[in-house]
Amino acid sequence: VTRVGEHPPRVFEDLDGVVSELRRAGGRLTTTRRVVLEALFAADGPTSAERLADGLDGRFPRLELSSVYRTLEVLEAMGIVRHLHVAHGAGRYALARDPEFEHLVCDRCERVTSVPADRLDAVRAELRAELGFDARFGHFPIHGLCADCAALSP
Amino acid sequence: VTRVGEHPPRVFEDLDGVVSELRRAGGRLTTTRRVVLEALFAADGPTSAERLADGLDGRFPRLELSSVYRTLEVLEAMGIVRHLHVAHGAGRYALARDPEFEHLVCDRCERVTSVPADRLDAVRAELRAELGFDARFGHFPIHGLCADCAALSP
DNA sequence: TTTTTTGCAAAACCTTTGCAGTTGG
DNA sequence: CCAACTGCAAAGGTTTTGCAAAAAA
Repeated sequence: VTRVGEHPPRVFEDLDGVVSELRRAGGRLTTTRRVVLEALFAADGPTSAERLADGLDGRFPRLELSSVYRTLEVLEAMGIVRHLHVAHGAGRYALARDPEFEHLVCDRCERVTSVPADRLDAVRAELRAELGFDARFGHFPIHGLCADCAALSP
Repeated sequence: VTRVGEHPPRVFEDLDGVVSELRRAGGRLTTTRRVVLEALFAADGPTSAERLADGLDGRFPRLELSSVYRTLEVLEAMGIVRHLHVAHGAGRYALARDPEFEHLVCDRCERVTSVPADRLDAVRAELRAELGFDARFGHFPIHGLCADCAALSP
């Protein structure tokens, strides 16, 4: 079981940085791994394994889904990738970046908004003060109505 | 697709209230439905369909899992039941109660803490002020470290 | 009786795993 | 070369669905 927070994310600016870390850990750079990483760098937000296997809708070569999952597992164990849950369906994978980003998921329009983690500091402080709870929004992000949908709806 | 917030929860004090609402909507009170409801009233927190089908570990008669899921679907559509996601595994079902409760999930000890919804009002206000986001914690609850685990760990 | 609901089996969906064969270093 | 990795097929866990039989009203 992968426990949240067990793999402190590191910072990798580009593919080269990731590749050297992969090699340092005794891993090999295969086609699957290279394409998964390129797709993650090219993606516009957290992305499902299936969409990665489809090469981000054809922009990259198609990959075997089970190999994508294995690649993501390896990269997640190295702190290069993380995944989060934006709805009932498949998990979404993203690079662990610096500054860290957290996500807000709109339950109405399904948009996923990224915000630098420190913009939620006051929210975390409030939870800590009110309930002693140390909230982590990285893995199960905050859901609700985005600013646009909140403006429209009660 | 069941969209969050689509089924505004109502208040049902006891089994009788639920049963009359069920009848009012043209539904029938079957053994499966009665036992699911009794188990939900007896449960100590959000409970998986499988645990309900096991009669809360034997305290109630065993039920057919698919019928439990169908029952929960019906009750959720009526606003009597809701479900939330406390981890990677199965969803957890609970009665929609008054006052409404929200949940805090500890990623370390896995404890699920209920709090009256208004204790998170300041948190919602902070999110609204900082990001214009109208957070709903009912379906994807807040995860992190509970007060006890936060005290132990960095 | 009539319509709803169940039980069972099967499928769907997402993810993991076993294993023989391929490949990177 | 040989340990690491992939492809494929199969299985695992959760939830949904089809359909004939059962039961509620």
